[in-house]
Amino acid sequence: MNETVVLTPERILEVTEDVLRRFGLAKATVVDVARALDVSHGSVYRHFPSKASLRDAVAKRWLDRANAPLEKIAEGSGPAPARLERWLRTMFSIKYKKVCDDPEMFATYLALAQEAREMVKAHKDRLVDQIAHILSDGVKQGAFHVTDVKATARAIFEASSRFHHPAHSEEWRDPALPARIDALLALLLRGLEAPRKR
Amino acid sequence: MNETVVLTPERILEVTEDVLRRFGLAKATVVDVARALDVSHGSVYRHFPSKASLRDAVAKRWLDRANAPLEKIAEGSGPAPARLERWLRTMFSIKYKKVCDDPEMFATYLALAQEAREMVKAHKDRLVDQIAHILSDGVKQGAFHVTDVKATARAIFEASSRFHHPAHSEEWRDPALPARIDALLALLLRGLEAPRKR
DNA sequence: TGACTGACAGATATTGAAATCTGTTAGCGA
DNA sequence: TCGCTAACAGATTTCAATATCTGTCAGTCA
Repeated sequence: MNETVVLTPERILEVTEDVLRRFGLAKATVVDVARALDVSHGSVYRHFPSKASLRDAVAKRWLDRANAPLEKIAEGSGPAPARLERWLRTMFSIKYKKVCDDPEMFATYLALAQEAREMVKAHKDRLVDQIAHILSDGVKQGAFHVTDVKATARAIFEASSRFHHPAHSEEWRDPALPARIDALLALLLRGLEAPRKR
Repeated sequence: MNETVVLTPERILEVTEDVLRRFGLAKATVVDVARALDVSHGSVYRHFPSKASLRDAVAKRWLDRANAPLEKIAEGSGPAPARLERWLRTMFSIKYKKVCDDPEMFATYLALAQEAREMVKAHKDRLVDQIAHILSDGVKQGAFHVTDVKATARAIFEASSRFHHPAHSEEWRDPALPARIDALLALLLRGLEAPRKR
C-alpha cells in the first residue's frame, strides 16, 4: 500500500538532519530538505510551521538521543556522590565527542544555545531535574547535606557550564582539561557532602 | 614646546577607545583612528604592529581599569571566606554594569574572548592568581581546607563562568539571577570550608 | 636622524541588481 | 475530503563590480 511512502514529521526530521550535516547550518534551506524528500517545499510547511521550528525539532531529537545515557545514570541506584560524578563526566564526554564527530550538528546546537531558544531552556531544565534527582537520593542516603535541592542542582549544572556549554567548546582541546574537570568535581562534591552550617 | 602634541601609544589608545565606542567594533577602522588623531594611518602602525594588537591593547586597558577594585579586595585583609564572596560578587557586578553601560566596549571584549586571544588568557590568569591569594590566606586562617590552591582557584573561576564570561551575558537579565548566584556561592564556599577527606 | 607622510598591493567590505528562499494560498487529483 | 503542488509576494542571500581598508615602505621634512 505504501508504494509512495507517506510524508511524516519523523521522516522529515531524519532527512533534515542529513541535509544539515551535508550542507551545514548556514547553507541548508527548506527547499533543500524538500528536494531530498522529493516533495514541494510547501509540503514541509504542512508539518512544521516555520524553518525555525523544524530546526528546533531536529536539534531536540539530536540532543535527546545524545543525552539518553544520562537519564539512565540519573535513574540508577548506588551511592549518589559516585553517581553524580559519573553523570557529570558522562555529560562532558558526550559533548566533547559530539563536537569532534558531528561538528555540523554541534554548530546547529551552538547557534540555538546562543539564541537561548525555548527548546534549549526546556532541555536544560530536564538535565537539572536529573541532577536534582541524584541530589535528593544523596540526601536520603545521608551522603549529601543540601537544603534547597532544586537550586543546588541548578548551581551544579551552571558551575560546570565551562565543560558542557557549547560556547566554551573551543577550550576543550586544552591538554589540562582532565585536571581542570577533576578540580571542579572535587570542589563541588566536597560542597555537597559537607555538613551544613546554616 | 608641545604645540603639536606628540603621538604616544597612550594617546592612540585613548582615541581608539573613543572611536570604538562611537563606531562600534565592526565599523571602527585604523583610518578612523588616524583621522581622529589627525595623522596618517601609517603613523599608528609605527606604535602598534597591527590592528589586532591595537584592539587588544585597548581591551587590556579597559579590563585592567574595570577590574582594579578586585585587586584591592584580593590584597585586603579579614576573613577569607567573606573576602572571596565579596571578590566574586564584585566581579559579577562589574561585568553586569559594563554590559549595560558600555555595550560597545563589552562587545569588543566578547569578540576577544570568543577568539581566546593570548591577552584574555593572561587576564584570566591574573584573576585566578587573585583568587589563589585569597584561598591561601584562608588556608593560613584555618578557614579553608584546600590541597592544591592553584587548581582550586581556577576551578572557582571556571565554576562561576556563567556569571562573568561575556558569552553568557544574554542570560544576566534573568530576574532569578541573584538567587542563582547565591546558590552557587553557597555551594562553592561550603566546598572550600569543608574539612578534606582525602 | 627619526617621526611622519603618502602612495601602493593585496585583502576585505560595501553595494545594488539578480537570484533564491520563506511562508501563504488557491486549486488539483486521488 | 485530504495531502499535495505550484505560483506568488516579500524577505533574504548571492554575486560581481567598486570602494575602502590593512599593512608596507621609500622618501620628506624638521
